[in-house]
Amino acid sequence: MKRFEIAKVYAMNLKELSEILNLSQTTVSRALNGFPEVKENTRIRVLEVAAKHNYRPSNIAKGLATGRAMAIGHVLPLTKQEMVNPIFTDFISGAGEIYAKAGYHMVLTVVNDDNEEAAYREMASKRSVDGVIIHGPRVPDSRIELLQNIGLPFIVHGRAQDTKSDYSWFDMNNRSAFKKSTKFLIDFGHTNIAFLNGPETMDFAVRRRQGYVDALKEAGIKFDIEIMRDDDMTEPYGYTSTMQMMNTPRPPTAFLVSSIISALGVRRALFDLGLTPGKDVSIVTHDDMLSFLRMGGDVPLFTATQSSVREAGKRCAEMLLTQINNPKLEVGHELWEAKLIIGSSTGPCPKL
Amino acid sequence: MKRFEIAKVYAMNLKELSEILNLSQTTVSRALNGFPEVKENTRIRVLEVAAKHNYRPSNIAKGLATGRAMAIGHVLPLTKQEMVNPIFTDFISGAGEIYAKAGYHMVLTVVNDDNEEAAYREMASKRSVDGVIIHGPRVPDSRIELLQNIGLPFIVHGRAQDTKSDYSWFDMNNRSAFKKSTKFLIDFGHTNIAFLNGPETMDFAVRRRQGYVDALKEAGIKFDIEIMRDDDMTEPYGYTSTMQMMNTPRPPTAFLVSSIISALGVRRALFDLGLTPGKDVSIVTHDDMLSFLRMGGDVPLFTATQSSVREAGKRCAEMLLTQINNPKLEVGHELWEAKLIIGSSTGPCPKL
DNA sequence: TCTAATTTCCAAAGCGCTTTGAATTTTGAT
DNA sequence: ATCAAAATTCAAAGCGCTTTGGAAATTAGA
Repeated sequence: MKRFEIAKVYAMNLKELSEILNLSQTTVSRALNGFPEVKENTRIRVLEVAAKHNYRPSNIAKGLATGRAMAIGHVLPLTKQEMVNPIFTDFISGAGEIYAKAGYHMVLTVVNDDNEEAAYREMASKRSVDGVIIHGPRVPDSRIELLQNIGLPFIVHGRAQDTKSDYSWFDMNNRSAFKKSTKFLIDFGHTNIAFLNGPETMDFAVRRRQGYVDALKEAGIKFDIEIMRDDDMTEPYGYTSTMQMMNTPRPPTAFLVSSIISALGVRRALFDLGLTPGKDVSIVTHDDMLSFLRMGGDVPLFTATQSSVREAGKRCAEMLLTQINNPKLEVGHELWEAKLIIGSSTGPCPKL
Repeated sequence: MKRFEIAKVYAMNLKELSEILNLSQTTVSRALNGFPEVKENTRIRVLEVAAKHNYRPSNIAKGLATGRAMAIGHVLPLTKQEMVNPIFTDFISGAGEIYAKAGYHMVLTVVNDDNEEAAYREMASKRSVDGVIIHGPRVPDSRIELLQNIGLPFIVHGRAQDTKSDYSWFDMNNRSAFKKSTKFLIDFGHTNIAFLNGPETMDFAVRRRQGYVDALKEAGIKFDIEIMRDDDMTEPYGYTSTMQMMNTPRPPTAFLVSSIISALGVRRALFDLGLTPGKDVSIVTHDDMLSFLRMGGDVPLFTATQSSVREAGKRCAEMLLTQINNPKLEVGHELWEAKLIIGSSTGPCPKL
């Protein structure tokens, strides 16, 4: 009973190849996979003929036989506005490089919040990936426990506070970065520092806020809810927030911003108000060093804490792969510090 | 001879499930897949027990048995600067939605130019995907012929001129969009219109240039190489190009820009020069409606030709899937027109 | 009540690989 | 030349599913 009829891509299989070679499938398979128990002559012959016929083993069959999918899953949650965080392109370009070298695929699932857990369950129970990378951890994040229960190897890009057990993660030190930035502004005499954070449902945003608050506290400045926001880090978010805050009796003299994209919005608003960043108002941002936004110049446009998300992608991929290939290994943790780079967007607080 | 020892994720399989149910694998499989030749009672029972044990068929085994990978491949070329085009996030968020509904995966391979062909060959010969989407076609693009030879279904997001045979594509009408924009500027009295194009190795950029040139020709304006650039569409590209061009004896009075990201750079440069966009200098850009850059406001920031790349992703995915499921179908073509939206970045050419 | 037509179910083959356990060939030392 | 050890090769089982070709059970028709 034939249900569908699909066009088949012709591709030689092992059996055919071994018939041509007049060898058993076993030997051919071993020759191809570099096992020692095959004579050097035959290996060469096999390799040649395989290349000549452009033979490549079916991934799927291989996966079934070995129990390894040779693929890593990424689940991409959409934000409320159906937005994918733009850092994602750079992250996967980094991770993808590592995967390619190791012979792994990357499989992507885009989900919106309500069915994210299902996506992980599916990846695991369908056995289509050997491990996953968790993006954008929240506080707390149920995905971690879920994957631990399922037993699927994973690494978190970021961390999730309030998680009971230990797990592998790679993170940038958000707290110290934002403390550093805030302190930098305070040292310049700013006391009225606006904070445009990312969505505080996200772990990274919570930590950034902690860093901000830490620095204020240490300087004896009490924080002001009125000049703190959190939302998806879009350009318009930076623009409108700035417009609103600047239009108050006591406007901030500095902005601490969670993303360079929003910082561009802040900058735009300041210009529209006739103000010069770095002179009238200071901006410090976090910079993920996105490839399409790398702000050049002798002096960078923004004073910023820098941390390459592309490198993060590479490192996460590496850590996950070693974990998969050495299951008895302990979980791994890695925390990178961001560098504070001084640009032209900051200056001393103007005297009132 | 055991070569590796990997932690296995426990997951129930068909055999176990059918033993629990006291039915044959055949029947269980059929019940699960909605085939008619199984009694309604038993189907319900199977479904219940399967759900209770959280059974889900192994994708890999299924793939091997059916010959379908239930996955679509995307090959992501990196640009020279190791940059991934940021429109990609929005594109896949659209495509991913369609795939998810149809039960497909998305598998991604990131490559740099030199080994891109190999990536396709591999996808095809390893049979890990049922079709692919070609991103960023060039002129001409060897990938098309390659995939035709291989026999792997594909659709091109964009088009490739000078390709001999017919193939499926989905494209935005770049030529007409940029002609429209240019004409719009000309109607405002601009004759000295700078053009910041994307890399002209890319098909879309060639078409955009054609549109630009078309409009100039029709208006009897001869084009000036000095104010035409093409490069990766980053923010700094917009900035530095503008700075250079404005610093000439006869600076342009308008800028036609290929991407809103670069347009932000143009805008920044104009501000740094003390010029107001829409008054002193006009800007028209193409807007892919990226989610993180959606420029709101009553009057949009930029006058722009708009075309949602997220919708493009959806449509491409749909077209490819129908093609895969109806192999005898003709190739499909779809060309969308971009809408010109008037924003605040354009105005009449100032009198000299 | 008995046979024919339908439904419902099943055993077994097969998808393209890897891997086990064994057979065969070659080598090296007597 | 002879035989054990080492080096090669092979046949067959198995990975978890789908699907074919039949068999068994149920229902319908007379």
